[in-house]
Amino acid sequence: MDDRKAAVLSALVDEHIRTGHPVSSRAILEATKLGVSSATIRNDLAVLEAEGYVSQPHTSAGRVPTEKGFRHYVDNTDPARLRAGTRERINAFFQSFHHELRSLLKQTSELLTDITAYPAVVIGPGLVGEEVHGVHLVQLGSHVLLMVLVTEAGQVTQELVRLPAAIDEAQVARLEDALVEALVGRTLADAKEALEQAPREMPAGDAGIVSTLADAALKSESDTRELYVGGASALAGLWEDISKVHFILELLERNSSVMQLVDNQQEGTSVLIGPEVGADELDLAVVSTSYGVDVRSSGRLAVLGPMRMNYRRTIRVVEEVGDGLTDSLSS
Amino acid sequence: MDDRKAAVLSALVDEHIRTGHPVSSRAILEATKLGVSSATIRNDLAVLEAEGYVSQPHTSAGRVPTEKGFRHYVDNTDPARLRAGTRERINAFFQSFHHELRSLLKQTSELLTDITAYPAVVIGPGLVGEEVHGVHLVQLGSHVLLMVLVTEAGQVTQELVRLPAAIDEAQVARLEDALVEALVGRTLADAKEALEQAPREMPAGDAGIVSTLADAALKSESDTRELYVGGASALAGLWEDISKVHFILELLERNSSVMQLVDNQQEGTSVLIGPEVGADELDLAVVSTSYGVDVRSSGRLAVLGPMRMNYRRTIRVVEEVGDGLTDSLSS
DNA sequence: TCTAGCACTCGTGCGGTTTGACTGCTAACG
DNA sequence: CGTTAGCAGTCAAACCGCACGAGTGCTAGA
Repeated sequence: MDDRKAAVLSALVDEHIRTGHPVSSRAILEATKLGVSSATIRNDLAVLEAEGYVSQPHTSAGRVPTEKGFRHYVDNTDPARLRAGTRERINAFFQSFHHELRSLLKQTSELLTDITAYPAVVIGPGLVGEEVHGVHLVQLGSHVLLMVLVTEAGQVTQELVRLPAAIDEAQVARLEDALVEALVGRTLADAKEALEQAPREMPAGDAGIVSTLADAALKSESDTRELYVGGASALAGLWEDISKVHFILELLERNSSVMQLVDNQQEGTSVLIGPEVGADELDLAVVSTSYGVDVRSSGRLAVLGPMRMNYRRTIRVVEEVGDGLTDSLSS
Repeated sequence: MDDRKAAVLSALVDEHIRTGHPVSSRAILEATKLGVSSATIRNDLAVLEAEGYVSQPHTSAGRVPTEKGFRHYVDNTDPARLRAGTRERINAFFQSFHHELRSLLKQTSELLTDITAYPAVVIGPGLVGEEVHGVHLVQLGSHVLLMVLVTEAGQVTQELVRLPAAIDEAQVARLEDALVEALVGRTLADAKEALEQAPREMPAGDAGIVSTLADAALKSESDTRELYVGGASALAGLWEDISKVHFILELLERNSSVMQLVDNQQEGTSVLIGPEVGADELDLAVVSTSYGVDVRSSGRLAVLGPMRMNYRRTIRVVEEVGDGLTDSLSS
């Protein structure tokens, strides 16, 4: 693609993002400093249209970028620089002390949505790869135990476990010792095996219970992959069409869909546009990036908006926040 | 108000709830078995209008209930009986075992929204009144402690606490003993005093830390008053006007507003209609009820919808679910 | 007190017209 | 050969006026 056409396309996308309307050749003329007339731009546009980068909603309208046009734009443009105040704000947020992972993630999603004005999603880091730091068993009733797991990084999960038979204090203590023995210092993934070995050396009555507890421990993994959604209300300002708003709200409520959308991306930042997000014809784009110290315990954060979202700024914000979160978790 | 007028009003509200449109005298004629003509009904309507129960959007339209009309309706009509399948579903939900308070409440909000087709909110029960069952301190770094509180009812909260000075294992053990001594068997409310006494009898270094921990313990109270919102997507189906949807979504995101709205109601079931919910002119109604064993640890659950929501059914569902949740928590 | 009938009101939907924002094309130009 | 000025053509959106009909209020009579 020759230089001028690239400039025309870029200006067209910028303009379309700004106004939301089809962009006329004259608008491009005024937005760029190309020393050519609108007729020349029209010729270029005709070519760009033939190549599939732009399209016309109807004969006497301006041009609108196609998905391919947006793609070219995001692949060939640099993320914006943030205003000092915005950077400041992100840093301040991560420098302040957070009392709990859960609320840190929730607040991060709110920060993202605040700064970008788009709805934001944060996926919890999970804890398969985390080393277990402590295990506690608390007896709540004759048949009910509470198991609390604390990981090296300070994440805490709890599981209620209902037992088939009554249990006494001594047995609880014994079980706790067995769990500590099997889990502490190991990752949850390794622990699974360790727990399968353990029962051999203990009274028959305990064996069944330990395996129940093991299952519960693994189940708790999935709990920390929770989803934190911020700024759903922003949706209503972004799409006029109420049925679109409805659809996307539903999407956000189904954890599984979002997981699939955001979680299956490669490490680092990715931008999905239109059809790429799965649901066809949905005027939706997703900017996401990964955070976390290493692959073992990392999650993703994402922002979603209409195809005409402000990519340059959004990408930068998402990356900046992702870095902040990573630092905050590894300190 | 005479019998026939009451019947006319009731039929009008039913019909309006069903269709969403202004209701004509003829529609009322057909919906009721009153042996009178539409002209008579028109006369009654004129009176009801003068008394402020109904109003006309414009001269040649039918009547629409006013807020006062709805009020009279909900105050004078019995909640619907639920279909056996629906009752079944609620019971089944609460009979199945739930692993964690948090997810129980989240799922309850989803159950409510599923059955009513309106967005639902559940406010966590708090734990001021709960007796503390166990306290655990876990050292995560030289300056960071994790405190885990377990209540009698099996609720678990955790708080990260950053200390001004480094701390060693022996000290952690000592502190844990002090906390166990001060808290176990007491309610959090009582514990506050106990913790203020405690420092006197311990090394100077520990005293400051204990008071830091005490603050953290009380802070965790507010965490369990968390909000669980289900079915926000249903909003988009209920109001045509996108700006209304926007407004209500924002309302749901601000915990404080909803708390204020729902939490300050008297014990038992309450219905707020239109202006009563605070934000004027907002075509909004809220049906809420309290759940929980006693005042000590009780929360509320609520459903919100347009003023023309199906009150009879919704009230019954909300109460039924509230009872289920109460049972589930007290077992 | 109720009812039948009729005149009146007013929102809604529909066809036709105008407007103006764009484009594509053509012919001329460097 | 790329660029440009000018002009004809197209089409959505806004506007207008009109007819329709749903629904009321009122009046006169049972």
